[in-house]
Amino acid sequence: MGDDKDQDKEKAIVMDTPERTQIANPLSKFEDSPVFNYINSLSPIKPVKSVHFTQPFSNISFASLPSVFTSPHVSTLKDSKFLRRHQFSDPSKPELTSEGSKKAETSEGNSTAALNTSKQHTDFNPSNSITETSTVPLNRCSNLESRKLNYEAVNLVGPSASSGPFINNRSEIDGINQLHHGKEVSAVDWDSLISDASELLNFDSPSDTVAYKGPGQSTLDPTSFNTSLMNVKAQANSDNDNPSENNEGLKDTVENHLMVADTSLNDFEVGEPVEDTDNEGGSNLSRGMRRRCLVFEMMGSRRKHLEDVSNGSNVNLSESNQTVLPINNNSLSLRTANDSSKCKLPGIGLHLNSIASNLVDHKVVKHENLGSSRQLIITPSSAAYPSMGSGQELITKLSDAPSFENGIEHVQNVADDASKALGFVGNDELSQSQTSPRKKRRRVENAGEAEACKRCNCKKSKCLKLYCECFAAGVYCVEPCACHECFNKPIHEDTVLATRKQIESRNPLAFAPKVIKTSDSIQEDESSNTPASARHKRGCNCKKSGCLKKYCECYQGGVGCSINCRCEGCKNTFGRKDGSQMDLEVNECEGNGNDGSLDMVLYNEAEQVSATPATPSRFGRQSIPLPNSSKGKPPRSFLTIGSSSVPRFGKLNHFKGGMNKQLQTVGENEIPDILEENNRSPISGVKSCSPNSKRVSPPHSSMGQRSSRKLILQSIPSFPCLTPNPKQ
DNA sequence: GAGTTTGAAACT
DNA sequence: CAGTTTCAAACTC
Repeated sequence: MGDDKDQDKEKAIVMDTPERTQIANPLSKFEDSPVFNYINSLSPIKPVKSVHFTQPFSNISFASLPSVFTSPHVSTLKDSKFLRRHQFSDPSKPELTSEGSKKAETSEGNSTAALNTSKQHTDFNPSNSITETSTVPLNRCSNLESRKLNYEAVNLVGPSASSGPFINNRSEIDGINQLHHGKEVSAVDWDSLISDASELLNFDSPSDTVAYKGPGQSTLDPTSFNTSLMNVKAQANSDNDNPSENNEGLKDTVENHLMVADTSLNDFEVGEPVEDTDNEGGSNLSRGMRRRCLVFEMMGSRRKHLEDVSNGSNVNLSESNQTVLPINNNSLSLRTANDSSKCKLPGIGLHLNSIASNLVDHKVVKHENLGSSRQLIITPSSAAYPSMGSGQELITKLSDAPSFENGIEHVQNVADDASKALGFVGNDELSQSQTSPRKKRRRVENAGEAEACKRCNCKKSKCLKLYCECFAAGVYCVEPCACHECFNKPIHEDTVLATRKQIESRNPLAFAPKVIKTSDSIQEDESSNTPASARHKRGCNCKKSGCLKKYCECYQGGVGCSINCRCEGCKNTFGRKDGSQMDLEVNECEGNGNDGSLDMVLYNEAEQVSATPATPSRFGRQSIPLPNSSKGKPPRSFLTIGSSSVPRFGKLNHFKGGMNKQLQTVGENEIPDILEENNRSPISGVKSCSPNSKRVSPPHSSMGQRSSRKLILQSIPSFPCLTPNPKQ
């Protein structure tokens, strides 16, 4: 028996963790011993000598990994690729050339992998945190905070550490890599495997990536991230050479990883050299966001991405879109992680918040001037809004400017514009100073976006009811608001939160985006400019407006009516309940359309359920002449759109080029946490996928086709992103 | 800007 | 769940 134990020990030593490598040396001493030989003979596993150790090991690890982590992993790998950029940025690493970048990736992975044990811990942590956030339905705040904390931590590490530890690790890794070219090869294979797997899953598809919904995202992200880490680990294992790395090293690497992701993300997002703002902005954002947005708004972050993406796509900002795209596709995992970390909270968010977060993503300006203390988030538009560039500057300047309102409006306008891709209004508006709330409002609306800055005129509700647009949007009232006895201010945060909670208890979806994007929205938009893709969550109940006025929430949101609507005499130009309307819209609207109905239902459910955070997007489209444009206030949806869009990034990316027309009308709010959870549900998955499905499936104009596509979606299981766009 | 209309939100 | 009231936005003049 004792022998057995010893043998086991020996085996354990051999098999084990990286730490074992250190032990390896001692083992080598015994290798020649008869006992050792005996043990070896007994054990299926062959003792590896220090030198060989790595590769065989790596092989093994690789073999095991794929099955489990493939899907996520793919994203990860890609993400890692994105990391390259970061690497390049590192001056310290001259070694990393373009080729080096690849190595760097692996190296990163290795470094991280090296600390498998520690990694696992770390790996799980992110996922856990995320999961928790996503899971926790009601505790948005807590979630946000937690996320923020995480994020901040990451940031902290990132910036400072990014260059430092990361590079160091890399250099080590690189060295290792060089030593083990064979490994690289294996790594490549691994990639291919992963890619294949991803393809199977549809993860990779460029377009697809995004389909992912918020909820899914949250989960996915973590998962993917984990996977990536795992992969890295695998590589690391192969590379075991670096036993030297310890847990700390892993952590660093992990952090670096995250950081890199962030950076890469930022870079991508920003299209332009964002400069410092990104980093600082990111952290600030989270903070600012928090304040500005009622705590509950966690959604913002994701939305931001989505919005950015959506906006970008819609806007014409192909680049911006691209920036986003990468995120979707590859960076998904990382990004999500980042996002979540950054600010992104799952938030469901307040529209404004979400928008701000999305847009800004990086710049949040606090305007304390405002009594409200609302922080304006200025998006660096850059990424998302090319045209915005000037706008941004203006905005920034504005922030300093005495009149906060103007600044806000501009910002909002900018955002709207960007999102809408409509004309760039910001500047003009800047010059304009609005006095009366209504005027302001109109202006804003005209600008295309009021969403960013909602203004209310409440007199009796104290801005603590859904009657109040600001409150409903999850935003604090600001000066421009003409409300009386307003409690929707940071000062009354407790009250606001309590009220919000109360309302949510009554209706968990109360703050969820009203307009949800249908699965197909994007494609439809692209193809036809239809608003159809998005739908109103609950549907309208119009009796006299014929759904042709903004009284109609559907119309206001730029979406067609759906079967959920109880409207009478619906003439919604975006799509009728009957579905008769525009073909485009028909898709979604088709109240009648069996298929359409299905979609709607599914969509609604998903949204409701998941509402938020992840929600992919609900893109609404502005494509059609939104009523908003004319009048102004674009439906909240716009804002929402941005935010919600996140999941869709992938799509957006795809769309970028062509999407200008389309604006995302997507859900305003992010979906509440609850929704997120729901998102996880197959349905949600479907939603997210829908975009993909579009791509996958051939375009269908006819109902039947739709139906088929929809069916497909349903059939698509839970993987949120995996499913191909139904619409296509 | 005042007044009306409208439909969502809230209440019963 | 349905009916009613309240509310504030949307709209009209």
